[in-house]
Amino acid sequence: MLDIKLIREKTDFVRERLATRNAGDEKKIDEILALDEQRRKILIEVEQLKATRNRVSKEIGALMGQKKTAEAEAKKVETRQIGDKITELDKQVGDVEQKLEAVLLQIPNLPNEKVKIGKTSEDNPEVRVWGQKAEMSFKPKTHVEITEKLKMLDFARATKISGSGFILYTGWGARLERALIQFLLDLHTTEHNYTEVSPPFMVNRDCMIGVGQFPKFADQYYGVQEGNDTSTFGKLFLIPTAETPVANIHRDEILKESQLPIYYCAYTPCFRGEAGAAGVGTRGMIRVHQFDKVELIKITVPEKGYEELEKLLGNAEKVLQLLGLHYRVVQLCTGDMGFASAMTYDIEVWAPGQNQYLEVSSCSNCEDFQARRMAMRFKTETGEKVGENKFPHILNGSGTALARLFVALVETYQQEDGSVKIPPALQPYLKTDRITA
RNA sequence: GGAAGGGUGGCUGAGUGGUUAAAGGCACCUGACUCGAAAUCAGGAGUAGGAGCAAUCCUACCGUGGGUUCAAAUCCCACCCCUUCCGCCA
Repeated sequence: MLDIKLIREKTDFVRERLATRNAGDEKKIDEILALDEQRRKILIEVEQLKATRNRVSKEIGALMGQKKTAEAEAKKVETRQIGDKITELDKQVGDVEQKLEAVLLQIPNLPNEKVKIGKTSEDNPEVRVWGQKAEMSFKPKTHVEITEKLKMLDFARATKISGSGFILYTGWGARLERALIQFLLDLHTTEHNYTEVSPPFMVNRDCMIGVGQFPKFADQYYGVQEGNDTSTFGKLFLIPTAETPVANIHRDEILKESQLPIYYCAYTPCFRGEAGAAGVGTRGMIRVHQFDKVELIKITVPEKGYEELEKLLGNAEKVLQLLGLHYRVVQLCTGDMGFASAMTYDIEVWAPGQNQYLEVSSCSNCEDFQARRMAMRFKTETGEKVGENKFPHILNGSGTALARLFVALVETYQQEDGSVKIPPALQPYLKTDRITA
């Protein structure tokens, strides 16, 4: 959520920044300003009336104490109509506030001024490249071919169980998935100083709103229902990412500045409707309705937000470096960034069988956009204004998504004989150096 | 699902219609005392919104939403959550 005061005071700046997203949101600013003005106008009137009523009520109380009943009754009559007016104006304020909030929740975050202005992923600048495409003396197979031969995945039966877009890991496939999760969590907790959490996989509406998934993208997620009780539908949602529960851990709290920065990492499955998305329904595990991911979340003072983003990105890159997987880092241009983000880096890993890069991580600084939505603040203990409540920066990054990492790993380390070598960093977890039929 | 009890500030805990933003205690901040600290004493300190250049003032907030009243933490209704016991259950 954008700061209404910022919209009020730096209207042109906000309009200009929103326009860089190329989504037309800047057109809603006039409506916001109009509602805001209307709200304040009514507020002034109703608050004056309330002040009067409070004053008179106290006078009545005093008169009653002195047994001056007649005078008290006269004042009662006088204030009775004020009450009716207050009720009416209160309702008006409520209506206007509701409208204002509804529009504000639909407005995306302002891209940071350092982010390149562009329209699509074509415009994303490449930040760096690590390693190189694996050289193979044979034509690389896709992960579908490799894993079916090694009985690591069973696509047909996954479909039987849940339909297309779901994965059934079997044997070494299941063990590899588990090994990767363990490897990632160990890396981030022991080497990168994150606190591991294991959150609920279903969250309420407030969490979805807090991180920016609701209300605008409500059609993208799975809602659940308790048994046959249809009235419970829409109270809980399957998490699309661990970011949803974990970023909301301190929702509605005022943290101490000395508690920051907070680093959390979490493994969870992620559930996505992927309604209308290309690639769902095709074989393989590039785009699916459920995948595993280890997520990194940081809460930090605003001054450190971008420094922490670079470190977070480095933590995610470390995963691919340790696994010896070639990747590149791109920064998303203004037109390609997610709703809540002010700056995003994507990490794309090379998958030889696909002959393309796959996005395995997206690292974003949402600045105070999410903190504002979830009323997460911290009290300053240093600086010019001690004791002031400020919104922290909230960052998130995949460290990393598992399904595509699995694809890249299997396709990169495939051997001509159909087996898959396991990189040294993962061997202690999988307890083998090679998967064979 | 059934029964009982309960949700008040950072924590604890009073308050059952009228100077109550809300006693007391703990924790916290500032000052005094001290070489320093502890103890003691004095004072301060909630969150959000609005008006104002500012000092400051006003409004709302005692789980949430309604209602009664001139006036609600306090009375009434609905809902949510927590605790304990019973039932069911991984």
